Amino acid sequence: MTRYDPSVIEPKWQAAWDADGTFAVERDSSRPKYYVLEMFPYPSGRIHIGHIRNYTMGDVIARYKMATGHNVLHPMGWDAFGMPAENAAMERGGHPSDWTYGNIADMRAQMKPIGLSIDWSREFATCDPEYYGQQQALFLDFLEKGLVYRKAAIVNWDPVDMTVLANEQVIDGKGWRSGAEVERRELTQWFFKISDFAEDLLTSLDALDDWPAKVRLMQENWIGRSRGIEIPFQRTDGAEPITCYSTRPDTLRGASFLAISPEHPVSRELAKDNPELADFISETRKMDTTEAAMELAEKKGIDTGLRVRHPVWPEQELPVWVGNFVLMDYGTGAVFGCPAHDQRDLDFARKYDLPIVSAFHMPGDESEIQDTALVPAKSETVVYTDHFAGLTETTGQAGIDATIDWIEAKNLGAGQVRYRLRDWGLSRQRYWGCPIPVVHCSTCGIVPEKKENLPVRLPYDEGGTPIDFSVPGNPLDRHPTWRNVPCPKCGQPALRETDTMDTFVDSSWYFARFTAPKATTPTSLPDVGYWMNVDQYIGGIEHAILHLLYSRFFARAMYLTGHLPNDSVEPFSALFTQGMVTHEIYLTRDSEGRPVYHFPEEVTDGRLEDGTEVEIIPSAKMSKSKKNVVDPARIIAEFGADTARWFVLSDSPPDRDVEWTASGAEAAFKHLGRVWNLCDRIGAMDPDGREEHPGEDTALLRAMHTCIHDVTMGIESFGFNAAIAKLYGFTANISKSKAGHAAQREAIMTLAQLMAPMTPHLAEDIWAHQGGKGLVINAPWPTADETMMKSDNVTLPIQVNGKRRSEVTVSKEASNADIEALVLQDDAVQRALQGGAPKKLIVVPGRIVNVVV
RNA sequence: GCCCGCGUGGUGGAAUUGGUAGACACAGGGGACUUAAAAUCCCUAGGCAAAGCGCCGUGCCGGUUCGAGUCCGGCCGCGGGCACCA
Repeated sequence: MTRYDPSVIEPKWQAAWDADGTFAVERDSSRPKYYVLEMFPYPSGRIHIGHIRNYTMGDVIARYKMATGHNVLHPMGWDAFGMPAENAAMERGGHPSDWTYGNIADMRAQMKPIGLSIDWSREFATCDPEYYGQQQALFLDFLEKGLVYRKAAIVNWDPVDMTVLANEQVIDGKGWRSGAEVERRELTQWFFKISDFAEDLLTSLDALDDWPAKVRLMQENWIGRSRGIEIPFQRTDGAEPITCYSTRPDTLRGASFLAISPEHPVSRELAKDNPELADFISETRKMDTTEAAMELAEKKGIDTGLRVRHPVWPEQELPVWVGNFVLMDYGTGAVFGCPAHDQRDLDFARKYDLPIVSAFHMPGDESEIQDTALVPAKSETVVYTDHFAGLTETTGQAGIDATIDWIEAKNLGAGQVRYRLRDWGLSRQRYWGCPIPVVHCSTCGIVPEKKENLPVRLPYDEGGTPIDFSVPGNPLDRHPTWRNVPCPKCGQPALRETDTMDTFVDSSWYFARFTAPKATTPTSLPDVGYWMNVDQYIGGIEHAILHLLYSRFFARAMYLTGHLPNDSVEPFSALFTQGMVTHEIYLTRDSEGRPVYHFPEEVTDGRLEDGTEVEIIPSAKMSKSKKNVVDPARIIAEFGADTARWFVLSDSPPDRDVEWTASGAEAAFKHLGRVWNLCDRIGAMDPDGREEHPGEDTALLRAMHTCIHDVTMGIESFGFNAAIAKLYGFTANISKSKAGHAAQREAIMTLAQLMAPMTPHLAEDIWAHQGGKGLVINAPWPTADETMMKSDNVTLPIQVNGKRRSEVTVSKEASNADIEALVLQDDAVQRALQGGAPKKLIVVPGRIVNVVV
């Protein structure tokens, strides 16, 4: 008898898969393809247990699909550009490139022992010039097709460090390093025209059946299609009218003021000779650029003194205010305020003493608006206060549509479909990103770099001395030679664009690049045509909107520029969003009461080594700063990869968070040891044993076919935790079975096959030990024989008035009448009936019986 | 603030998608083996009550239904996203 020792078997089988070339795939039209992809990692330096969970899920799918006869592509790469590398260079010196590639090497080394079914020959990092050069080629093609343009946009500006800040770098309105109050500043920046695709991106969501409904809903709301009205308000001074956009034109009767954005042209014009207004506008510029901050900020405004006429009742004059809550990016940058039917407008009206006019009221309730605006649900019927559009009583959307029709007929305005979705600003004023391949020439203007000059490489040094990242700002701006280049068109001295691309660009097409990572064009059509779409994409819910929407846009743009065949327009056919791995947080307090965090391995039974008791904070997302992290390398060294894999798949459903507990990992290890011992015991059985055990054999094989069925369903539906629970049960069945050697051997080999996607090394070892042919990974997936699964009798629970009182066992062929007769004889039922007849008797065949008394 | 989720024993969770709530596992309790411990194996286990009957129970309040963890309405709490974090 040997002992389960993963440190021996895991390297052995990894070498066997390598020797077999199992995971290196090529196009093969004779087999159905399957492309499984997990969102690629950012190379932070360490593999996180969450990565293991994510990649193990993908690996289960990949290995299962291999077993079911698919040609499976399962690649891995690195989302390698981004701020942390630049921050590291700022703090510790060195170069972002060295930091990044060093991290990639470390992480790859940590990933290999997990035994993932990855085709490592396709690996790349987005910071490889071979990758970002192709991305630059894509950009130029997009530019030529008019899918990219420049416009002014607002950024967070740190006036001390003289640099643009990411939202994350703005803390309470101050720059994270300088502490200076952040300002909003306008810069000319590059944009992708994603808004042109709003309708298509919206309607195509319907076809994404294998995406979680919640993600589709989030995208739908993000795109935010609305039908409203664009309506001009005439100024009393006779100047150009101010046009408002509103999705609630049915409230027009209640309009009592106009609010325009501080960035609205009218605001800017008036500010020129209105110092008070100018002050107000510059004050609003100090606000954070995030929408959340804007929404939470106090709503403030200032009266411009301008007056406009109500479009329907021109004798009514409305004041024009500048409001800090009006977004220039959405609609026209001007809205009419209707305090009676909008809470924000009501708060604003009360604050500045503006009139409150009802446009409608609820039937039978004409009371004045008090503290809460009357905002009826779209399904509710309201009674209009004025019959201006011939409306009296109607419900939400119908009233809106009727109003739009009426306004259009009177030529007062135009119905408009608008989207909340804004164009995607891709410019970043940072070094560690993909350079935007254009040149600014004083004669020719914006000139695309020639494709033969791609990639436009990031400079590593400045004439021999390494680039200095300790100086704030973008090093590309001050680079002596990189920036000054001849114009590709006229050859005169010109300046290279120093903005780099948003890292979301890198991750918006990497899935296509994996299909031909060495191609000399962004994609190779035969490869991308064969492998795309990604059949199963797996990643965090935090990417539900931006990354997934940008990728969907890119697929469309790449199709238009000839880089994807038509059928690849949706990048991800199926999506699964997995949860996080969490851990308790342990802390003690220093003399001033500040928290001091401790790593889990420093804590035993709630105490530190010196006996100090620790405070325990409930499980939260693992983070370095809270020290609630578990190093996967340690787990693998102690228990092996199969245990780590088995554990992260156990217990919690994959789309929910899972808490890492040391005891859970040990339990997983113990179970795998039991399976190992079971295999050993069956191997030692006498194959020629003569005892008779047909009943035992049948029972074991029934359990086996049920398990095949349940595990297959579990894997197909991402119910890995449930599949594992069934495997526990089946293991117990084998262990307790008195069946003969042949049946037991069949059972354990099937168990190995069913476990292979989760614990591939142990499965291979059992397979080999029991004399299985070749590798278990190449063995076809077992199929459940439905006739073997069923027993002859079925036990039905009996409910009385919906509460379980008894049960009855009947033949599976029993008719409802037979069952009813049996049920009425049941003691518990008779007690409940007290001699009477039931009011109703419901028999759900194969399920349940309910007696209503 | 807006959009989207989630909430079940001491703990992680299961429940064939409206049909026996608590599968499976962890921690706990009891036992076997052992000189002893570790390892392993077996039994037990929602709460109250208790000689078998019974009552309560899926965050809270209400509704639909023969039947609700599951569907509907309203709350509370937690998490994700909010366009320059990846």
